[in-house]
Amino acid sequence: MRAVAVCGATATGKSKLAIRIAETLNGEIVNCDSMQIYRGMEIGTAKPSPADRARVPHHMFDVADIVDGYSAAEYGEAARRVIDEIESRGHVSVICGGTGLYLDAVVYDNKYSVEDGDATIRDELYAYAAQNGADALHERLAAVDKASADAIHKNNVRRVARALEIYIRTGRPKSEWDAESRKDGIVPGIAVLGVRYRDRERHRTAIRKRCEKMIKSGLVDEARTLYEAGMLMNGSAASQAIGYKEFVPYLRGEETIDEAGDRLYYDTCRYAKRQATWFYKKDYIKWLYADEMSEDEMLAAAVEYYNEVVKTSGTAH
RNA sequence: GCCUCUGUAGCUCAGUUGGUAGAGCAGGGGACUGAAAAUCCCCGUGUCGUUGGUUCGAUUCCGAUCGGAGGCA
Repeated sequence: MRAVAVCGATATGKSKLAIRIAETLNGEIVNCDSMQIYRGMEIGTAKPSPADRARVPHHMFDVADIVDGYSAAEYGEAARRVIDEIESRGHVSVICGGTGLYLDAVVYDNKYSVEDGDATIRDELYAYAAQNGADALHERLAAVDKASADAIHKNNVRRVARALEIYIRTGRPKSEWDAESRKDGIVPGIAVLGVRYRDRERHRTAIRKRCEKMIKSGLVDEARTLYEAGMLMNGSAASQAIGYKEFVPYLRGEETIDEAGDRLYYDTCRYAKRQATWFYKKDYIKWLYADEMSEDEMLAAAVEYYNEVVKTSGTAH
């Protein structure tokens, strides 16, 4: 594989950097954001503008319908296919986005990702938990996969059910699959860069600006459209996305626009923290600091790192 | 000017029939392999407005005082 990835928390300037990297390396952008995958969520997910898309080719945006949903495994497969195509053109993939799980789906060779998810099994497991309690479901997992049961908190029904589903589907515990998927490290030839702020307050300021900009750009109208289509309370991707659900009380007339805007800001800050926690411990990331480096410096560092990775991985042409 | 209510965690508020206090939100930390912008776990000392009094002991009762809200003039 020949690719560079730009990850990190929201509002760190990933997208801007990724486009410049693509321009200098003859690259094409591959989205790695779980919400920009969907059609119909534009402003709230900060999708690249038509002007940005005109600068370099963009892939993996608008590939799914909100009501259909999407998964990390589907993403991993589709993204790898796109990356292969880009490579066959002699171009470099510039993967960009803040969804850590999706990045892992590309960067690692996840062994059981090829298994189809089974909605029937999953529904049965949720029903079981609803009837007998989360503890009972957790005990079922412990009986077949002690390692996973120990690693997953019993209240996290979603995870417990998924681990059980894997065992039921494949006859092998998730913990074994996991170990196998990661034992070789990340695939060679991919330079993963992370953008972050050293100063938390400056990151917050950037988040605040991002929120204000979205609202000015018509986020509330977009939220209203989704709300009126019933998309914000049906459990769909849109009802999970930050940037829409925050406006539901406002759209119902129960809150002022300022209160909704504040919650958008708070939710975004907390999301950024979760992303940070995920990415910071990854050992495959080379970090760039948005508050200590200029855009030109970050670009230069990124290109240098990419060249280094290509050389040492033996994937140069 | 008089009367009533109110002053407790960054915010909104509980509470202690007198033994120095707790929720939600905000905030902090963490987990994460097919919903991931999701899901889940852990973290609460704050002159209980100030000042006197009663009491072994007051944030809790009483007085005064300062701030806020409302009512009557």
